[in-house]
Amino acid sequence: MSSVESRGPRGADSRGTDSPRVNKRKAILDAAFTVFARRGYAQAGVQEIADEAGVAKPTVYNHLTDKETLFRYAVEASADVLLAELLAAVEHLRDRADDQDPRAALTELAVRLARICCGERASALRRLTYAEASHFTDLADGVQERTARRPLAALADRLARLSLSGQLRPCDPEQAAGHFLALLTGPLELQSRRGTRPVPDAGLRATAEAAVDVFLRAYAYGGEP
Amino acid sequence: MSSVESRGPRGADSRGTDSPRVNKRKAILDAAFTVFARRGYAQAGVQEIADEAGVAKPTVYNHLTDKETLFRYAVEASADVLLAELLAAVEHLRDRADDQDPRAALTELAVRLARICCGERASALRRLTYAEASHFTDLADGVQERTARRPLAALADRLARLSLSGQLRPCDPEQAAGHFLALLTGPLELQSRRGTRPVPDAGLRATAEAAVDVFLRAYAYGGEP
Amino acid sequence: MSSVESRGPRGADSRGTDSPRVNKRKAILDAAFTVFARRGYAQAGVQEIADEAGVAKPTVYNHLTDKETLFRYAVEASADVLLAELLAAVEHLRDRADDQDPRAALTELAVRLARICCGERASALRRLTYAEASHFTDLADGVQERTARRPLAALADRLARLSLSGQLRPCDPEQAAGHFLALLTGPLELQSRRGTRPVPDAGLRATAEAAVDVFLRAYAYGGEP
Amino acid sequence: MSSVESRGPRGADSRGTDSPRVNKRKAILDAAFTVFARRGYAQAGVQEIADEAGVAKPTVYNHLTDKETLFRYAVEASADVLLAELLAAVEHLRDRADDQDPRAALTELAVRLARICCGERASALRRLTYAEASHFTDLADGVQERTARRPLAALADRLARLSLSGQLRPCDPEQAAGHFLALLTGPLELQSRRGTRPVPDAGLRATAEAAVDVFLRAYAYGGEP
DNA sequence: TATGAATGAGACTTCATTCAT
DNA sequence: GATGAATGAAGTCTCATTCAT
Repeated sequence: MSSVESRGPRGADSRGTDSPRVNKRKAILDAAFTVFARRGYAQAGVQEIADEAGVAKPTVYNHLTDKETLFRYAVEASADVLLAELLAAVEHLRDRADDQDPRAALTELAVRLARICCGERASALRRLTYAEASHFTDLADGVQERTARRPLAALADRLARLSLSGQLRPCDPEQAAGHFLALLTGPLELQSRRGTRPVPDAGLRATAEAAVDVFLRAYAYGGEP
Repeated sequence: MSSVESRGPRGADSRGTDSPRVNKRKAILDAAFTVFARRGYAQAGVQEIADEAGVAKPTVYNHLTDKETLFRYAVEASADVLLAELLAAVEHLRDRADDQDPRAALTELAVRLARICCGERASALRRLTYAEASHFTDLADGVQERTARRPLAALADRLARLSLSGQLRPCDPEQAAGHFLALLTGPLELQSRRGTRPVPDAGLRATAEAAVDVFLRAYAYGGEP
Repeated sequence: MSSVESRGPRGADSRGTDSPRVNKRKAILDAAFTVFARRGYAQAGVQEIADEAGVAKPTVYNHLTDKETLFRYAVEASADVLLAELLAAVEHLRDRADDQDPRAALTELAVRLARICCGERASALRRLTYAEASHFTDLADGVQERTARRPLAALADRLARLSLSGQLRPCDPEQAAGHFLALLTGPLELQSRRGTRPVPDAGLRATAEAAVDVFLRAYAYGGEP
Repeated sequence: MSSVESRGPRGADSRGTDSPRVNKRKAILDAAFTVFARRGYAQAGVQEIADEAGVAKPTVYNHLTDKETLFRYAVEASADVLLAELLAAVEHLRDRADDQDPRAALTELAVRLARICCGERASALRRLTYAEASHFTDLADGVQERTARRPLAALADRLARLSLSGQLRPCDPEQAAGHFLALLTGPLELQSRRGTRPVPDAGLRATAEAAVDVFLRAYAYGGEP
C-alpha cells in the first residue's frame, strides 16, 4: 500500500527531485490514505497515521496542519494518481485508432479500466468520498472531477474520433462515453459488492466484454450482430 | 426528511397493532436515520439522535442496545422502504406488458427509478453504506441486496417477458437488467455529484430517455432507429 | 479551604435551600478556586480540579462549560465571599458610632480588615486577578469592584458620618477611605511579601495601629498628638 | 520595552563594548519580557519569544537554558531597570534638600514616582510577579526588593534628613516612607484598574498632591493647614 | 418506563525541548 | 554558532454508555 521509497533522512535519491522533507511528507500522506481507507475519516486516529508513517504524532502536525488538511491532501494525492492511471488507459486507444474494428481496442480499454476501478485505491477513494460527500463537498467534487469527469472527457475525445472516422455512428461523444463507463462500472460495483470483494479476472473480463458488446450494438453503425 | 410513515403518536394503522412502545421505537429509528444521514456514522452523536426523536438519551439505549445496533436497524428499515418503492416502480411495467412498443413503458419506468435514486433517502443510504462498507460488511451487503439486486431481479423478470413476447431480442435478462440500471444510474451519479446536488426534472428525464434509447438500440430486435 | 458541606447525593439538608445538584456545583467551584490559587490559571489542570472535587472530569464540564467559565465562576464566587467579609467588618464601625474618640473603633476595623486581607482567600484572589488582568479584563474589574471599590464606598459612608459628627475634619470621604485602606494594605503587602508569607498577629496589629495613627493625624480635627 | 543593560553572564565590561553575542542575548531577554508581559508565564510560547526577537527557537535555548531561566533573567533585568528609574526619582529630592517647605519637592517626587508606577514596565512587572509569586518565590522576592524595598529605603534616607533638619517631625523614617508610597500607589492601583487602564496626567497629579497633603498633615511638624 | 447526572476512555492538538545540519 | 525538523508529554474536551430516581 505504502508506495513511497522513503530513503533515510539525507537520502541521495536516484532522480534527484525529492528533498528529504518532501519524502517525509509523501510518506505521511501515503500513511494517511492507508489509514483513512481502513477506518474512515472520523474513526481514523492521527496517532495510527503517525505510526503507519513511522513518525511521531507532532511531526504529522508539522507537515499538515490539521486532521482535515491531512485528509484533503491525502485524498487529493490519491485522486491524482488514479487520474493518471485512468488517462493512461484511455490514451492506449489512440495507438489503435486505425483498427478497422474498434471492438478489440475498446475491449482492451474496458479491461484496463475495470482493473483500475476494482483496485484498492479506486475502491478506497470511492468509499471515502461517498462517505464524506456532504462534509467535504468541494473535496468530493474535486475527486469526482479527476476520477470520473476528466477520464470521461478523454474517452469522449477518442470516441469522437471513432465517430468521425466512421467506426461509430454520429453521436454526442460525452454521452457515449458516459454510457460506456456506466455499462462497465455499474455491473462491477455489483460484483465487487462496492469494492468489498475482489473480482476474479474472468468475471472482470466477462463484464468488460458484455459492456463493449452492448456499447457497440448501440453506437456502431448498422447495429452489429 | 422523516420518512418511515410515522403516523401520529398512537396512529390508527391498517392492521391496528402499533403499541405506543412500537411507535416510539419507530420515532427513534427515524430520527437515527435522519441524523446518520446528516453526519455519518461516527460523527453522529447519540445525544443528537435523542433530541431529534424528542426523547432522552437513555431511552434510546432502552430501545436499541447500541449505537451500532441503532445504526443497523435504522439503515435496514430505510432500505426496506426503498426496496418497496423500487419494486413498486418495476411492477408498473407489468400493466403495460402488451404495448407494442416497449419504449414508452421503459421510459416511464426509467423516470420513476431515476426519481427514487435521486431522492433523499436513496442518496443518504448510498453514502452511508459506501462509507461503512468495510466495517459493517453484512449490513452493506443486505442493503445492496435490497436496493440493487432484488430490484434488478424484478426488472429481469419483466425483461424476460418482453423477450419472450418478442419485444426484445433473446438475451440474458439479468445482464440486460444490470445494463438498464447502469445506463440510468451511472450518468445520474455524475449529474447529482453523488447525491450532493438536486437534479432538475428535465435533466432527469433526458437522462432516462437517453438510457432507454441506448438500451433499446442494444436489446431491441432489429436495432431500432 | 473547601467550604461546602457536600452532603451525600440526595442529602436532606438542614436549611433546605440546596439541591444536590447545587451542592455538587459548589463543591466543584470550591475545588476549582483551590487549585487555581495553587497553580495559576494556565498551569491548573481540569483533571486536578476534578480530583480535588472528588468527581470525574466530564462532570466538571457538565456543570461548567469551559475551563474559562470554570475560572470565572470560581473567582467570582470567591470574590463574593470576600466582599461579604469586608462589608461585615466595615459594618462593625456603625455600632461604635458614638464613641467620643474614633481611634479605638478605627483600630479594631483596621485589624479586622488586615486579617482578611492577609488571609488565604484574599491573597489568592489578588494573585489570580493580577495575573490574568489582561486576559480576563472584565473579570478582574468585577473582582476589584467587590474587593476594593465597594468596601471602600462602605467605609466612605462611615467616615462621612464621623465627619458630620465632628470626629473627623471635613473631607472627601471617598478619598479618605482610599487613604485609610492604602495606609493599611500597602505596608501589609510588603510584610507578607505579596501574600507569600504569613504575617504574625503582632506585626499585623502594629501595622494597623500605625495606619490609624497616620490617618487620624491627617484627618482628625486638631491634628491629634 | 527595549533593553536592559544586563551585561553578559560574566561580563564585567566597563563601558559600552557590547559584543554581538551580548547584543543578541539582550534582544532575546527584551523579547522575552515583552511576550511574558503580554501573555503571562505559562501562556507565553518560546516560539513567540523567538519570533519577537527575530531568531530561531534553538538560539533562545543556546543563550538561556530554560523557559524558566529565560523568565528569571528577563524579569530581573526589567526589575533592574525599574529600580534605577525609581532611585533616580528619589535622588532628585537631594537637590532640593534646603527648600524651606518640603511640599513642592515631595510633590514633584510623587508625580515622578506615579509616572513610573503607571508605566508599562512597572505594570507588567507587577502582574508577572503577583501571578507567579508562589512558583518563583525567590524571584518575586528579588523583584519586590528592587521595586519596593530599596526605593523605600532610599526614600527613608531622604525623609530622615528632612526630619533631622526639622522639616518633618521626628518619626521612624522607614515607616514614613512606607506610608508615603502607600498613599501614592494605593489609589493609583484603583484608578489604573491594576495597570489595565492608562491614567491621565491630571488624575495622576491630583493623586500625587492628595498623597503629599495627607503625608504632610501626618508627618510635618505642627500639622499643616 | 423514562430520565438527569456521572463516568472511563480516547480524540485532537500544543509545547518545551533536542538532534543533525 | 544558528537553524529546520522531530519528539515525548501533557492538556482540553467529547462521547458512548450506565446508575439511581
